Order: sequence, then C-alpha cells, then structure tokens
Amino acid sequence: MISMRSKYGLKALGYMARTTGKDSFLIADIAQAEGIPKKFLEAILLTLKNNGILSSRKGPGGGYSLAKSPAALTIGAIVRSFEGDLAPVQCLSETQQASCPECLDEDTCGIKLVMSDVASAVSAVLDNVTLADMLQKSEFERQKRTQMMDFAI
Amino acid sequence: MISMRSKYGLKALGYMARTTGKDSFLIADIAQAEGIPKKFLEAILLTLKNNGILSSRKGPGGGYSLAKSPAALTIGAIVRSFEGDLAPVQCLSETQQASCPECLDEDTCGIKLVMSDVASAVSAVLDNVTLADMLQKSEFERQKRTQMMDFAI
DNA sequence: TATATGTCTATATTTCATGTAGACTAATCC
DNA sequence: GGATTAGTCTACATGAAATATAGACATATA
Repeated sequence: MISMRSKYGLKALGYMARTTGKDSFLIADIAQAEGIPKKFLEAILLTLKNNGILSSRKGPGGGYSLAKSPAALTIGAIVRSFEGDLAPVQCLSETQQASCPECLDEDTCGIKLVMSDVASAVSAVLDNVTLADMLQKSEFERQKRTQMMDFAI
Repeated sequence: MISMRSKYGLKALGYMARTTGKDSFLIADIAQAEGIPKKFLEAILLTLKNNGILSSRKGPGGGYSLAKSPAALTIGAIVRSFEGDLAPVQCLSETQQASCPECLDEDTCGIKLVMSDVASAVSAVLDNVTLADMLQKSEFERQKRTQMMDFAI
C-alpha cells in the first residue's frame, strides 16, 4: 500500500499539470480542488520541492510550480519522494545501506533474491510512466465513459 | 516493505522444505533454528495453516508439515497469507471490495490505472516463483561463494 | 510597513506491527 | 484414564509510524 502522502502528492501534481493557463498554484487552492487537508498538503508539497519536483516562490503572486514538464516527471520519482526507495526488504534499500536485522546470511538469502526481482518489476513500471502518461490514461477513461453515455442516449 | 511475519513465514517454510528426512516439525525447533521468537512464530504458522500452506497434528509426535510440495507452493500464496492481496491501493483490493476513501472519481483515477500495472508486475513475479525455486536460488549463491573460496586457496 | 505566501517546529491522535503471557484443547503413551 | 506433549486461542503490552493540526517564523511584493 502506498501512503496517503503519495496519493495526495500525485493528485496535487496531476491538478497542476492538467490545469492549463496557470503555472503558479496556491497551497490552499490545490487543497480545496483536490480535497486534501491544507496543512498536510503543505508538508507534502515541501517534500516534492526538496526532491526537485516542484519549485516555489513566497510572497504575493507566489505559489508552487512544476519544476519540469509533466512528460519529464516519472511516477517513480514522485512516489520515491515519499516512500523512499521502493525496496520490499531493508537489505535491498540503496539509500539506507542496511541489512535486515533478522537475517542470518545475507549473501545467500532466498527472500532477498526473490524480492530483488520484485523491486525490479515495480521500478520498471513506475520509472517508465510519467505524470503526463498518467493524465492521458485518465483522460482516455473519461472519453470512454462519455462515449458510453452518448451511446446510451 | 514486507512485514516480519512474511519474512519469518518464508524462513520457517524454507527451513522445513530444506530439511530432508523429516516431515514434521515442532514450533520450538523451527523457532530456534531460524532465530524467530517462538510465540510470534506460533501465530505465523497458524496463519499458514489457515491458508492451506501447512498442516498440523497435536500431541506427542505431532507438529507442522508442509501441506504441499515446495514446488507447488508459490511465494505469492505465502506472502499473500500475511499481506492480504498485494494491492498498492485499496481500490485495487479484491478481498476487501472497497474504494479509496479519498477518491473523487474512481473510474478515471490515474493513480489506480498506474498502480494496477504495478500490481500485475508484482504478481507476475511472485506467482511464478515457488518455495523450491527460492531455495534453489539460495543454494546457487551458496555454491558460488564456496567456489570463490576454493579459488582463493 | 502591511500583506500575502511559503517554511519550520512541535505535538496530538490513531492505527498497526511486533511481540508476550497464560489459559485451553487435543492427541498420544503408559 | 491420568500424565505429558504439542498445537490453539484470547488478551494485552509496547513502540513505531502515518495522518493530521496549531502556531510561530521568514520572505517577497506592493
């Protein structure tokens, strides 16, 4: 399960990417539009900024902006901002170079060997889907639904 | 991150599968051999039994046994015993037929669409690796290490 | 200087994972 | 059939983490 942070972060970024004609967004506006607790969103956007995904400006006329184009932002990078590396077991984490506390022999640990394949599979998906792709998938579903409704009429 | 339950469960099953010449195992013996808190292991083995992965007999001469051969037990089935279905978001869970509480429009949710691909990728790995495969991978690594040591001498 | 806006620190609350204690049930053996 | 062995069940303790909230602070603009 991914955290609410990740979901809220993705929703906020989706909102910013999909809203054309604006490039700067207030925390309060994003929070209201996406139904995210404002104070919680503050911390989330800050995390995204610290990970190079958003940029910000203080003061009147300020707000948050996407640091890169939606097609240049992978879902992997976004989710990793909140979940750390996506290691299914500690010993596969690259950021915290640590072994699993209970492991008796890490070199030959079968769990590690299998989970390594899982980690690769997850990364293969998330690092090859961008924020733009995600919005496009969503839009495609919306079109499908619209057409079904037209057909029904 | 998978839970300690899953890791302990996999370790216990690995121990049982790899120990030849015995088919019934005492909780206490498994706990000691694999360094797992005994009381905790009790609950874990019970879960595995309730999921059809282990069988048990009470009384003297009793203990736990694998319900199927290691080649017939997938890592997916084992891990799912502890983690539930491996849905990265609630709305993709099949067991608890629930939508994500914060979702505004589940039909077109981009997060759901992307995470569906993640779930498929994870299942593709875990449902195609068996307990026997896991042990074999481990043994292969052990052989590699032995050969490196021979070479060093 | 006043105001708008993001940033930081601290804390409250809840939930969950991990682990422990002890009573209970069932099977075997003598 | 009583003693012993071994799994099963219920309850709880503890600690960590996720989800928020409050309020003070810093900085940019007009």
